[in-house]
Formats: sequence, structure tokens, C-alpha cells
Amino acid sequence: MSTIFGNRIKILREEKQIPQRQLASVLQIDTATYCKIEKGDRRAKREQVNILAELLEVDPKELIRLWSADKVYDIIAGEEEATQILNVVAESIVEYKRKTAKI
Amino acid sequence: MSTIFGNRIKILREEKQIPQRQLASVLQIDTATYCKIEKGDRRAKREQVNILAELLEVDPKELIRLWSADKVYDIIAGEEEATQILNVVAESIVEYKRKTAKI
DNA sequence: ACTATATTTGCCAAATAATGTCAAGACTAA
DNA sequence: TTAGTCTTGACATTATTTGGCAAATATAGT
Repeated sequence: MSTIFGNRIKILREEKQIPQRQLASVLQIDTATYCKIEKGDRRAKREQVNILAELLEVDPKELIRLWSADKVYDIIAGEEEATQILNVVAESIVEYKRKTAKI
Repeated sequence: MSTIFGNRIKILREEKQIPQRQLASVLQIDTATYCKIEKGDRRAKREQVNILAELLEVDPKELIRLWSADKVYDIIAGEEEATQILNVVAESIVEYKRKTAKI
């Protein structure tokens, strides 16, 4: 699994010198589970991302962005045309915005 | 759910004037299930996409691209920063390619 | 309107994937 | 070594996804 998110929170946590145990406690999960989140073996739940952002004192948007990126990356990583897939999605988003903007 | 893929195969199917029943039969699924795939209520399995490409006589890469795009779209559609998320992923892909190219 | 065919929808069961815990092992630092 | 932290694997639990059946709703053709 992709570790864009895990790597980031690990760095933030180490900068603040907080043990995994402590973050896991606030998230109400086992340290093993927290460890796996950093390692990319388990995915944090969306709400957990917000809690982590608060604990690590960073913009929750940043972490949500990285957390989402992991999910997207895992989907397309195995495909030949990964970049083109992103283009299709980007176009769909533009299309969607164009339509809703008319309202 | 997103319907980028479903809309495309529906158009291709109608162009060829094939009933859902017939494609469903080859895919060995219920017509109801096939219907849901076109409507975006169910996701086709990867292998089914290849079979559909053959039946509809299009490049399987095209369909895989759209099918993957649906999955990605569903992940980021709800997020504010959808476009930025794609950028993070795109960078990761570039990064990955850069590393592997050195080998 | 009647019939036949095609498509769609809702609900349930089965299959699959994800999330979490426990227990044990590995790594550091004192 | 000891204490604390981190990591891993096997397993249980839970959530999500997928497929079928039956019924409802189009869509044509007569």
C-alpha cells in the first residue's frame, strides 16, 4: 500500500517526539494498528485523520489530501496508463464544475 | 456512484444494438446486475471489463481507463481539494518513475 | 388494449475486503 | 539486561461489495 500519508505523519510525530502509544491512545486504537497506519498497512479512517491533524498541529486539509492521494494511488498504481487515468478524472471534475456553476 | 464507464459501454452497446441480456449472458451474470453496471450501481470486475472490450470491439485500454477513472472519481469527488489530490498523486507517479528509471 | 421483450429497482444472501486486537519478536537506549 | 518502543503475523470482527431473485416499469410491435 502507498505510504504518502504514513510517511508524513511519522515525520510530524517524530518532530514532536510523541510516541505512537500516545497517538494511538487518543485515537482509541491499538499501538499495533497505529503502527500499521504509519507503515501503510492499514488506512486511517477519515475522522482519525482530522484528530491526527489536531494532535500534530497541522492543517487537516494537508493530511486529508495526502490520505486521499494514497487511496487514489493504490487504485491506479498497477495500471499502465496511470497518468491518463488521472486526466480522465480531472476532465470529469472540470465537467462537473462547469455544470454546477450554471445553477 | 460515478458513471463514466457505464455511460460509455451503454453507448457502445446501443450502437451495436446488442441487448443487455446478451452481454450479461457472456459475462455469466444476471441481466439485473449488468444493468446496474451500466447505471453505475455496481462495478464490473476487472476481467469483465476486458471481456466487454472484446464484445464491444474497442480497445480494452480505453475501457480500463474509464473504469479506473470511476473508482478514482468516487474517492475524491466528495473532497474539497479534488484537483490538488490528483496533483499529489501525479507527483508521486513521476517520483516513482524517476526512481525506477535509474535501475 | 394486449403481448412480448427489455430494462430497472429493491431486497436479501454470499463473497470479499477492511479494520482491529492479541501475542510474540525486534530494535534502541540507558 | 531491562524498559520502552516499534513492528509483524495470525486471527476475529466488521463493513462493503457483488450477485441473484422477484417484482415493477418501460418500450415496441400487433
